[in-house]
Amino acid sequence: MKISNTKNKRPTLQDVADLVGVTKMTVSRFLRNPEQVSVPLQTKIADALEDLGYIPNRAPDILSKSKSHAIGVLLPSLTNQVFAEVIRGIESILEPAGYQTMLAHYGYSKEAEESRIATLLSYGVDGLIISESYHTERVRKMLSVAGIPVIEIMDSVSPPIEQAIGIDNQAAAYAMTQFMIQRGRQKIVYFAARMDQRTLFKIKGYEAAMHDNGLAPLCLKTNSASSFTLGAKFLKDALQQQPDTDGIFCTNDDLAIGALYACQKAGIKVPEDIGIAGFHGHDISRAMVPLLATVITPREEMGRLAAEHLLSRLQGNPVSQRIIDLPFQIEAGESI
Amino acid sequence: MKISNTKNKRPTLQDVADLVGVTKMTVSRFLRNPEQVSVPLQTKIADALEDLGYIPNRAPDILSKSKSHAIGVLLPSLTNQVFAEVIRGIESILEPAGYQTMLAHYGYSKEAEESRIATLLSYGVDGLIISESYHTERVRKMLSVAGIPVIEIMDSVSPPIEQAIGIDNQAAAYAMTQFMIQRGRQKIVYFAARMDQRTLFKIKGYEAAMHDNGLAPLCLKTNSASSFTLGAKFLKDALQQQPDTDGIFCTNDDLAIGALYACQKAGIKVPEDIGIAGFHGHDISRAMVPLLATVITPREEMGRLAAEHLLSRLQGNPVSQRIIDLPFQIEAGESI
DNA sequence: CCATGTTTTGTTACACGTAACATTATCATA
DNA sequence: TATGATAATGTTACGTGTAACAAAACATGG
Repeated sequence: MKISNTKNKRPTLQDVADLVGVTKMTVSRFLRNPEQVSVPLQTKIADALEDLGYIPNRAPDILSKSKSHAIGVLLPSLTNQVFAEVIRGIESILEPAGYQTMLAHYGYSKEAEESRIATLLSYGVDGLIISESYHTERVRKMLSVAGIPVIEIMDSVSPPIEQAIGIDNQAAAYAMTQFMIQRGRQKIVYFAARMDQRTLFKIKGYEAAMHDNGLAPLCLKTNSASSFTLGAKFLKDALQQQPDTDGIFCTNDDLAIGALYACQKAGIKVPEDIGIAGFHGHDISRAMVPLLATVITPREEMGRLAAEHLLSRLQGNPVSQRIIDLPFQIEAGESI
Repeated sequence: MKISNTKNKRPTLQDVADLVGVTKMTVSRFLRNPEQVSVPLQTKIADALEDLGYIPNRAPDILSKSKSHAIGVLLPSLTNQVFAEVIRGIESILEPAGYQTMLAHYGYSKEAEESRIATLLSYGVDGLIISESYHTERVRKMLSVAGIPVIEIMDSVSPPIEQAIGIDNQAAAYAMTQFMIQRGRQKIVYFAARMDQRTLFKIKGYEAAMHDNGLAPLCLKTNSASSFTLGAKFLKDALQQQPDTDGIFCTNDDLAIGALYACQKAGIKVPEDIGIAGFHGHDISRAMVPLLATVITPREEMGRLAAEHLLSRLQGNPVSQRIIDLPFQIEAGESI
């Protein structure tokens, strides 16, 4: 029997056991199922645990059972409101199920994505929820070798590694563009930032709708992050390149709101002079004046579903549906 | 020597070693310092690693060296914009330093905080960044027993467990209230949601400023989360309880913006009829029309500093400064 | 070609909790 | 009281990477 540690390392089961005068196995039993231990020991062990402030250590479990009870969640960004809501959805399911989420983000960089996935796997996550539909060969290999369930979210079109839950961004953008055209808009400009896969899909949908109606698309693009300020800047650019612009469709609400404010400052009336539409339908778009036209996406539900399907897979169930395509909704608001 | 695993478990160092025909120790050496291994083996091992798609496993390290290279970050909420920016600050430092952040949140519940901290510690995090200044006895005990550096953020007033980095919320609220009064506001109402420690400090500051100017404070409170909609609801309540309200100071920008929109809808002119101020100075408050009066807080810097000080502590340096009080800034905007 | 030093590779043990098996204590019943 | 059954506790081994030590392979100089 070892003497209780003198170094001020955090206490182990052995330390607790030494204090009580039993083996660590007995303490371990108490922790998993107190009934398995004699009544007098139960109190003694409970006291010792309390005394020493014992905190369990997951490392041996991860080591021997390859079960960490942690789920890796990898998203392009954490500051984007969209992902914050997805996370909320994920956690609302995982947390009550006793899983810890390990959150990581990669700032839309493919190399960073590789390294983040490697890190998450090195911590032995039991499953992974990742974003985007395009992944490098290396990432695909790592995921296949890891042998854990993987769910891709945000996009419902590209063939998933195993299972995808998302929306059809292209169809959503097509629908909104079509809607604007029906409302009489002709010179609609698309504002795009952060040129990821989803944005490209949206641009495709926008261009298809314009084309189908015999209209000329004009798309302002940048690789930098979207912001209110960027929306304002884009508005200026749009009016310069196409002075008779009568509609603006933005890849997200932030750009749309920024453009809308810029219009207000410039004395351009919305929706009389220019109609503006956003994408996602965040809280603010549902509260502002005028109410923002937007595509409402089920962000929180997407997270919830992803977590639910992941848990189901962890319980041994097979992939029930490779692609889950969630509905979006066109919200007319007052800005169109 | 073991025969390579037939089960499709993820490959271990042993699998790689078997493939090359050396011991795992040699492979381990190659991973840590390739020079330590003979040149012909270097390529062979590299190939084998690539072939098998080897992903390192941190569990043994956590077990034997108690070093996870992971930092726990525990915040009350993830969806709140404030914390998103704090996280960005934290990650901007930790990620390049090779640390993985383990993010958790507790929805402002003290019991949840306890359990999240226990979880984070059970994963062997090397350090902890937590929010709020009040913690249960249990939490304090766990942290002391864990023996890892802990940094508290958001608040710079309460005596920290070890080290705190934040702002003086009470002073900030006092300053903004004083500023509104100087601008001629007399019947200022405070909107408070999510009654956490920081909100209580802000209310104190507001009430002190009102009192020092011989004015009667009126504070609308709720425990639920803040939102634009709540700001609108509070505006209605305020006008009902005090019809001649001429100023509104909100515990955050969301409430303020919600109130501002509600004014616009109700035909109340801002700032002519009512002055409105928020707290934090998020992007949108700096872009909207009218520009929102707000207290600008150094959210991202707070995160950066917390991470930097934590890293310094991990390198063995002592606490340099128990409390780091960051400056805030009164932004007049156009809504006051 | 030997002795010595250096480089390269191998061996052993360890961190901690628990499954699986082994042993001891306790109890009821013949 | 002896016996078998059951309850309570103990022992051993394991998972994976690496530090510490040991051994082997190789190089250098006399």
